[in-house]
Amino acid sequence: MFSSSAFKETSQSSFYQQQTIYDLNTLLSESSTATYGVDNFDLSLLGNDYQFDSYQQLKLDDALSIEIDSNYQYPSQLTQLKQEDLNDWPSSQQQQQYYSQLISPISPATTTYSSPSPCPSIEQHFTVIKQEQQIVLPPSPPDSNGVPSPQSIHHCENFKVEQFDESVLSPSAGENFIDINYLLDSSDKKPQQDHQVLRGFLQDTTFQRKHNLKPLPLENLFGGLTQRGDIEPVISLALQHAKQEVQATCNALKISPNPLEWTEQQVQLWINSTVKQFKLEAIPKCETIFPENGQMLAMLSDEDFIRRAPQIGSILHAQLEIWKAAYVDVSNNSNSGDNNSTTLTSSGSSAVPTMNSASLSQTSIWNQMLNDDSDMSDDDDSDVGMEIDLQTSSPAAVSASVATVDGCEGGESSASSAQPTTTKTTKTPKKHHTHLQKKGSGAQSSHIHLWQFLKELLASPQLHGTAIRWLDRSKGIFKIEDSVRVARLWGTRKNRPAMNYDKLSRSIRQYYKKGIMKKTERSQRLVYQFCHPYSL
DNA sequence: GATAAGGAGAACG
DNA sequence: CGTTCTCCTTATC
Repeated sequence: MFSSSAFKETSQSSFYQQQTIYDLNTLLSESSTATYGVDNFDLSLLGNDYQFDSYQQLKLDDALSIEIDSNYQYPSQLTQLKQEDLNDWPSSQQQQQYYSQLISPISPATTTYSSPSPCPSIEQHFTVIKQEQQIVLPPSPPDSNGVPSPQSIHHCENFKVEQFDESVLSPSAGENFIDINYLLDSSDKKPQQDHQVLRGFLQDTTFQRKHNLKPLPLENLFGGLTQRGDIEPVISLALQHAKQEVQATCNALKISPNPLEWTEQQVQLWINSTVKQFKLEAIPKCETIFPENGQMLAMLSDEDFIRRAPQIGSILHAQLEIWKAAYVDVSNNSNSGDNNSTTLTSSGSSAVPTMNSASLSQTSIWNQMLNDDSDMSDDDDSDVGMEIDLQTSSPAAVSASVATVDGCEGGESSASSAQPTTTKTTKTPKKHHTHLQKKGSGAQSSHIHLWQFLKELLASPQLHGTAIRWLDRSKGIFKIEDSVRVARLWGTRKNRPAMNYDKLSRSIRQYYKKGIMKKTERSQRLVYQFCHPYSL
């Protein structure tokens, strides 16, 4: 169950832990003998128009007369609600402001979360981006002690009880606990027409059509949710969420859904958008911190992101991973001709592992954001001062962005890499816990020699052909066409913002003595030559 | 003015 | 300690 503090942080981060979805109709109508002895069970209603959260969404009269199948064991939390808890339940009008599509047997991965999740595998695997514009928060302050509890709904202030039937209170409990057994007994006696409103909620399956969902049996979620096949539907849904958000952002920014196709300017737009979306701390001089185009950006490791932007680098990287995964999934779906594979019961596509990786990254984001609560203030001005200089990249650089992966020597990679990110993602082991990362495992090490870096650029003529190119490959002669850009790339790689061509060329000249490079026969400006072994 | 060349010392890992 | 960064002067295009 979301505590109030969790709500608040959810708002700031604009996404929340994936909630497992199932059809509450199944819960209430199915004559199952299964017993779900789950504490922390989060009872929420799924509804298209009735979007509440947790217990709060149950109108009191409905909640207390809800048909409770005795085959289901409701959480102890629900059985221990006090009368004053109920007084804090929201009115139906306010309830409808709350957004909750999902039912969760788990708590969000907040720092305040202390209870063990009944389904750890869910907690590990399910995250999803939440579109923040859809969130309307209850006016509740954070939990004082930060520990989620049934009493956390105390903080949902200004809510009034519409109706309250004192008869449902336990006749034996001195503290006015709700006696769930009493409810169970009485529910058996109550005719169904007493619950028409609730039944209307539950029988409303428009949300299923809206989200193209199919009911997922509870059995898949409790007690056995440890296998890949069990979680694929939810991952698929998460991927669908991600793709929807990606598409929305693409439309807003007018950028390609494929990060590999972004120009330098579009990278800046995307970073700016992501910073604002997640209310992150803006990156000063972002264009110098991330001067790459989309393809180069995609090649940066998590470590690279963190080094360049210690506060938000990991978040940006993980978000980029999600974009890549979403694009790969779209590609896969279009290739396979299956454009309708996002139902809950559909089998996972080949993108599932990739998305899972991205989801796990998102989990680390979540944890990081919650841990870095000092950076997650309520201050909406956090993005003030974010300035994007779109003039730092040359037009030639824009035209140089080609969506291929090219990290190998020679660089004349064909356009056969239809899904470059797939290769990339599988090549680089994804690190799920950013705080535990070791250095040196990134795809691009900053411990690189200049001559190696230059050869790296030379190996990507599609990418950097306008900045540096071979004049005579066999002799190792190359020319720097855009000294500013090459220097900027070098400075970025070495985390030397003050790097310029003057310094870079000085370093190149040091190679003369070392026999790594030599002066060309006819001295030409910006033309250098590798010595033999180094040009290979 | 931009670049090349190179000396010298500092910084860094 | 090796490599690179940084600053500098002088020369060349």
